[in-house]
Amino acid sequence: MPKVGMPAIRKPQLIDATIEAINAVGLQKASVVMISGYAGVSPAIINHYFGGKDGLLEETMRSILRQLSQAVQQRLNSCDKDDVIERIIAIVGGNFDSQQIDSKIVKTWLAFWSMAMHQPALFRLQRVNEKRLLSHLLLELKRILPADKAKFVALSIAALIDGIWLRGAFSPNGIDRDLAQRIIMDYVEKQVPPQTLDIHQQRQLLKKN
Amino acid sequence: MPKVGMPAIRKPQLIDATIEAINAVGLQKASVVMISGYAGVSPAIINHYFGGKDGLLEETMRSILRQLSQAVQQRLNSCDKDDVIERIIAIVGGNFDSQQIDSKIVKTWLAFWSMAMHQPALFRLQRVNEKRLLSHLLLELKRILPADKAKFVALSIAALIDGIWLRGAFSPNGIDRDLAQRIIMDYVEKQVPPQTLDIHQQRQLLKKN
Amino acid sequence: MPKVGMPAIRKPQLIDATIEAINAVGLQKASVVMISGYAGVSPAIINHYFGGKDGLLEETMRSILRQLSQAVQQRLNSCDKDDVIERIIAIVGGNFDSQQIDSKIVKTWLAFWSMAMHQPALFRLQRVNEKRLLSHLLLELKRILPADKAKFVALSIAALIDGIWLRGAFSPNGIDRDLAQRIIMDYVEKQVPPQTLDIHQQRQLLKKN
Amino acid sequence: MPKVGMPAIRKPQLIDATIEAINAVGLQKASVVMISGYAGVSPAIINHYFGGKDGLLEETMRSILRQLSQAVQQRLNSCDKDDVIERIIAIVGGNFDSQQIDSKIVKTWLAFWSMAMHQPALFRLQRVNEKRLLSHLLLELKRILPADKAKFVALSIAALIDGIWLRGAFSPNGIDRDLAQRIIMDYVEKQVPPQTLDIHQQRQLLKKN
DNA sequence: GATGAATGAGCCTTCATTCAT
DNA sequence: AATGAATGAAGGCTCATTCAT
Repeated sequence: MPKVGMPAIRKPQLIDATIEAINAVGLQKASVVMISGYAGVSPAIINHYFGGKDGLLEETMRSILRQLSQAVQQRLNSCDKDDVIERIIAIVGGNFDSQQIDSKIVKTWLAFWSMAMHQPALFRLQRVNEKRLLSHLLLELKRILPADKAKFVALSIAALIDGIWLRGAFSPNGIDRDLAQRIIMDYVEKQVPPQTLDIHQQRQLLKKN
Repeated sequence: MPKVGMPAIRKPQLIDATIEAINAVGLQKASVVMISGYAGVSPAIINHYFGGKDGLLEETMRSILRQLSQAVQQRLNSCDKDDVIERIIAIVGGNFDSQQIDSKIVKTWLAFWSMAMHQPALFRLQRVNEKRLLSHLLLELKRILPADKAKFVALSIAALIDGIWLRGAFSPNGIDRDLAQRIIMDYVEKQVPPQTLDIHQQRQLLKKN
Repeated sequence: MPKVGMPAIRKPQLIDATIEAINAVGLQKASVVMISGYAGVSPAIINHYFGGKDGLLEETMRSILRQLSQAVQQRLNSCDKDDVIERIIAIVGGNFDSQQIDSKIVKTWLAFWSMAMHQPALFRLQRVNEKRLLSHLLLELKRILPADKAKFVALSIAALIDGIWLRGAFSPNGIDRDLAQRIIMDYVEKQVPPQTLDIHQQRQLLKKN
Repeated sequence: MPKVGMPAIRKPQLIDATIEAINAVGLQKASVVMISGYAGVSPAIINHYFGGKDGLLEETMRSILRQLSQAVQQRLNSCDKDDVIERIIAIVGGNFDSQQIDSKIVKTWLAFWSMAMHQPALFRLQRVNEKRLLSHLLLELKRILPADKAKFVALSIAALIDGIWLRGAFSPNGIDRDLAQRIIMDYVEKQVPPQTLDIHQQRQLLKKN
């Protein structure tokens, strides 16, 4: 089986296996033997490609963060550059992307938050992630609100996103994306001056409530 | 010389030591040797009193949940039974009680969330906790809002509480209780009919913005 | 089996087992499982008492060095304080003590020399050991020879001791203590002024040749 | 394109890399990956050329022994066939050849002694080496001393060579070739009948003391 | 001839737990 | 009630070696 370009195949394969293992038994019990078992390869290969278990976990978190970032970016790219409300919806939607609210990923997130509290490398990743969400929101809100108010609203929306996400993690039905959008849009509607919303959006928002 | 009431001494002592250990190195590395070291006793005693490490961890979570519940209940008890807004402030305040936003407890919470995903006993505890917050809020909101709207707002407030709490966990400055109250009260103000607020509260809310 | 004072029993027991294992298969293949097997205990106990394999190896070397030092000291203690020749014989004798020329110890010495080249802690032990031999010899020789000559002779005797010891390590018959004494005493005789030797010693030395 | 004479290139290259690795981290930690890294080739090639790590180590020892033998032989070849003292100086000189007292080679020697105790193939090499030194010395000494005395002196000189060499290995200043020659020549001078030495040599020996 | 890829055996170490005292 | 002592199972990791290319 020795072929070139194996790293490009093995790395995602092992990251998927890591998420699978965390999903199955939790981070504490996700041993390298189990992870490599899910990937159908030898445990030694984890060291070969990631320098150890820690490296694999960090790469796994990076991978999830990358996907989150892409989910947001893709939605933003297909938005009107000047439609603030549409763009906020896009940001929220990206954070509740199908992949991100999948039970496997949710469990992995929680595991990483726990680890991040004690591993500077992971903590930094988490911080960057938080700041990115905030700056995305702020960028839009500043166009329709004064600076301090924009910051206040951005913080609130970010909190709503994380809070709904977190509570959904412990709900038997999982995370409810539509409810999330309704709650957040309702909040936005009440914070922005009415004229900001065009007729179409006003109707949409009314419908959601 | 068998001492009476030893359990009442040892149990809190070991629970504190557990939180201390999780604070210091994280749940993954908090071994029973380390925990018993913090408590200044022998590791064997953990089995004696809690039947094993899992038992200790569950009791530790129970202890934190109990304190959270008490923090809310105490504030509610010193409120006017009919002042809905004051009572919501009390509920929010309890969730941001000094103890609960202490870094040690925050780390422990995150650790438990991670574990709860894979341990039914802990998962149940977490569910009960979530439902209690929601029912506390709902109980009040139903008195000033129609049922479905009350539920919607209760969910939102709960999400804001958890979201602000969670984001604060990763902030270098820790969790900001005042900001939390401001954000949530601003939200409440915009959701409830104006006449619900008495003159005093209206002034307070205006000040906060 | 839990009794107090176990460390005093376990430590020598494990050190003996280490020497036994090195004797049997060499340092490279002397795993903690094998060593603990020789001692009839669990591998985990090595960490418990020595903090790891390295700690055990260092303690083992210390133990052998201590025994060498004692072998020399005991012989010196039963010597006339002023009989230089007798005291040199004692020093040489201690270095060729039955225990030190035992095949097991010889193999362990060689293993340690090899390790000492790359482990500062062991290197230091070896240095101290070398210097002690030299200073023992020097102390005596200075009483019958000028300082620079004394140093020259001390170095030579030390080299003869080590050289004979080393070559004996690779001899099928092992190390020959008597030959060592004969070679070294012959050397001493030719380096010290005749009048230093009393009649008795002169006869002895003649006999040896 | 099969290249001819590759073995002749690769083998010394890998042997040098082995010595380099032993010098850097010691035999225990000198893995085939590290060795092949020093040589700038793939680890698999070690198996190709030496049949495994053991084969490489044995060849490395053989190489060092060969160089030692050559260092002695070259010096002997440029000696007067009948000048016993000069030839002994040559033998000693060869054993303290620049290459042999280089730190890298010294570490490798010690590593091999340790291994030789448990690997018959290496033990045999070491024995041959010892015997060769002894027979070289004996061959010369028999021409000026009676057989038993010659053997006695040969053993002593061999011991001095090895002893000085060994002690130098642990000295921060390394092995002192001149001191070695002085000590050994002083010894020889006192063991051989005065008339053996010609005027020139007598002067040299006097100077050395 | 040479290599990138992969492996399985084995190593050191950690740890929750048990047990006699 | 409490502990010092000990353990077995498991964990992460290293490494010499193999193999298809």
